[in-house]
Amino acid sequence: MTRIPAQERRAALIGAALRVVSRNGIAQATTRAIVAEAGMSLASFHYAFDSRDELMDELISTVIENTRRAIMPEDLADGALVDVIEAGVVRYFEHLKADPEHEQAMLELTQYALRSPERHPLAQAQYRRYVELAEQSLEIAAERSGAVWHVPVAQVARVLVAFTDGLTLTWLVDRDDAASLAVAHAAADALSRMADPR
Amino acid sequence: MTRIPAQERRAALIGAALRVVSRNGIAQATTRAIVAEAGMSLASFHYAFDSRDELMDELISTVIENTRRAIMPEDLADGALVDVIEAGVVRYFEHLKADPEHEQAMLELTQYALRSPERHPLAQAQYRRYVELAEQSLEIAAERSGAVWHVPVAQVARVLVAFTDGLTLTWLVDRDDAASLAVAHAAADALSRMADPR
DNA sequence: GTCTATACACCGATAGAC
DNA sequence: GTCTATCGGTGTATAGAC
Repeated sequence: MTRIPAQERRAALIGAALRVVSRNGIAQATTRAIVAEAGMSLASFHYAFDSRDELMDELISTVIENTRRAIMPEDLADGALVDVIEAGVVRYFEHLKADPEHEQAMLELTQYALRSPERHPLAQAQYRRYVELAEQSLEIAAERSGAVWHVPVAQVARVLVAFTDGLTLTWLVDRDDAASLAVAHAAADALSRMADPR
Repeated sequence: MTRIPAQERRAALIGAALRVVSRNGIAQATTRAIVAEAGMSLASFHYAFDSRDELMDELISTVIENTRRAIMPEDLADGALVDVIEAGVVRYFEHLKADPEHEQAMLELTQYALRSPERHPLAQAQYRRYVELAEQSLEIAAERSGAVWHVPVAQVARVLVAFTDGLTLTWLVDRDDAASLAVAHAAADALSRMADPR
């Protein structure tokens, strides 16, 4: 009925798609379910996108772009490096608990991307972004606590991303908060040993 | 044509299903693809199983049962605890590299199970089994190196499973062997600090 | 028990009226 | 540009001959 610019329509559909994936899983994210979520007709979908595949690509790319909420947030506490890192990981854990479906959607989108050679690079870009954000946080953390990394920060960041992924996956399965805090503690311990106090 | 007991047929279909999921992903694991892989007709499927859902449940359960290849294999080296653990994680990593599609299939099956309330317990059982196997390995590792855990071994094992999951997921994305070895090293470092040398 | 043939729902995508 | 109606294809599941 109302005329909506194609760009807005694309954005609305991508938002709807992410909500559907979060709520019901990627298997249920059919074009029909997505347009229903967006309150559009099926034909409008194919006016905005050539195909469902094109939307999925766009969705993954958008999701990478919007990963501003870093592995560890901006405002880090002061203190010993190990404590700063642990606080950051715990902060991420709180974020995970606040919106588990979102992180589950991220995991599903990654797995989905890994299954086709054309999309695999999208997953790699997603993880490069994760590592980049982790790297920034770790540099700030070292600065705050007056420590110096004696391992390339990029490598430390890659380990942090791996540990964070593991925390996420295992918690999504067993929802064991105490166990995940132990993971956060162990992760911070291991990471902090890659730096020397100054 | 030939008469095959229902039980054998079920086993053959489950094996075929796992191969299809490994090779092409869970989204492609349709009943048609599975019976084609097993060399059966479509009707034979529904003679052996009431529904596709029933096969998926059975597949996940079977996969749990067959997780004998522990997170860390039986024959652990002697030496300092940290080295024994790292060797074990590296051994798992070699296993991952030898058959990445299998581990990818495990991850997809877990994610799939998480999406329905009835199947979530299956995923939890899968992870309890992982933790149990990790626990056994960690007990042996401590024994070999003459160390004593000062944290409940079950908790250490849960952390090991999380770290291993993270190593798996990140490696499947970027295939960065060096980075994954760094993850293995950091993981062993953190875990070994949960024990005291005797 | 095992097959071929088919029912029926839902998928992505498009035609054509407005 | 946006809709309703529909196409062709594929999904799970079943009927009925053998």
